[in-house]
Amino acid sequence: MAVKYSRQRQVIHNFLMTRKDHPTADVVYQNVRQIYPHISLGTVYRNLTLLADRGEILRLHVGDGVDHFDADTSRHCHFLCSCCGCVTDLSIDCLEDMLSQARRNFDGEIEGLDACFHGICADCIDAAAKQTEHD
Amino acid sequence: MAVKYSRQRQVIHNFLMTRKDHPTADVVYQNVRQIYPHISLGTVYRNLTLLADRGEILRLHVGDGVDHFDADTSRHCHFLCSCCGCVTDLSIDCLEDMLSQARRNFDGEIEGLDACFHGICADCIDAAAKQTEHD
DNA sequence: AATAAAATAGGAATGATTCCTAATTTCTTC
DNA sequence: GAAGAAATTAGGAATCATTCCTATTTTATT
Repeated sequence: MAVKYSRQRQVIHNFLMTRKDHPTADVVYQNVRQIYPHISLGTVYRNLTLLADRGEILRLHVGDGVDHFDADTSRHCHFLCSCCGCVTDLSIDCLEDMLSQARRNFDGEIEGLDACFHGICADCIDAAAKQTEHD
Repeated sequence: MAVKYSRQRQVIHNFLMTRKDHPTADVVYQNVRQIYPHISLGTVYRNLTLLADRGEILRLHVGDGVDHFDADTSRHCHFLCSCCGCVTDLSIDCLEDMLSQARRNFDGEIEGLDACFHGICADCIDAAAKQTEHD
């Protein structure tokens, strides 16, 4: 099935490129709707899936039950805050080492790695410290 | 809320310990039902969640849209076959290095890492080779 | 044995995502 | 630049994993 241009897909991709917080499909929908009021949630999902299948964006599974999307397709890790739920980038030098080590240890073909750290983000730690001050 | 013993929870945990393939809640349910016919799917979910919250098992998010469960709580990685959907263990030496590197690079508290490789498992590669032979 | 707290079965509810269809848009060809 | 084929859309229905609800049953304590 050949891919044809669509204005909606363009707007979705453009929006995603402006964001570094790895929004969910629904967040993309709510934002794109400001520019393109008649767009439907189904269209957002279909295009995010299409872009991800073509490798133009990443679909992230960070373990919070909702898929997140990332316009940066370079190999990198993510971090999920178990307190506020934010998702951020996290760069690691030894990612390629990890892949080559996995390839040595594993009897099959390894294409990639989804790595998501979890813990508490700096903002939530600060907020907790401020809260304690007031007790 | 204090935890009280339940036969159902025991059976669920025991079953999970016999398996190395990281079954889903539904697979646990189908199997435990053979031993314990009146158990409900809700009970299976509730107990898997309770055991995971208490750190007695792991809830894995491998990115196939369904949660998997693992009785082995030691730090290790997983592999998801994009062909057959199987989930297997994959051991990596540099996992702890990766965590300490992440801690150095990141301004927050890192508790852990969910790392899931993806690609094609050995069985699927063999099956594809056999298929090609017959063409 | 009596009581309180926790757990269960079974089914309803939720919520993210995909699927469906008639109408519209894109793209190619004359 | 009109006609036709193929892809896309809006909008809503359907799906499916998971959680929630409630009356009843188990567990554990005194």
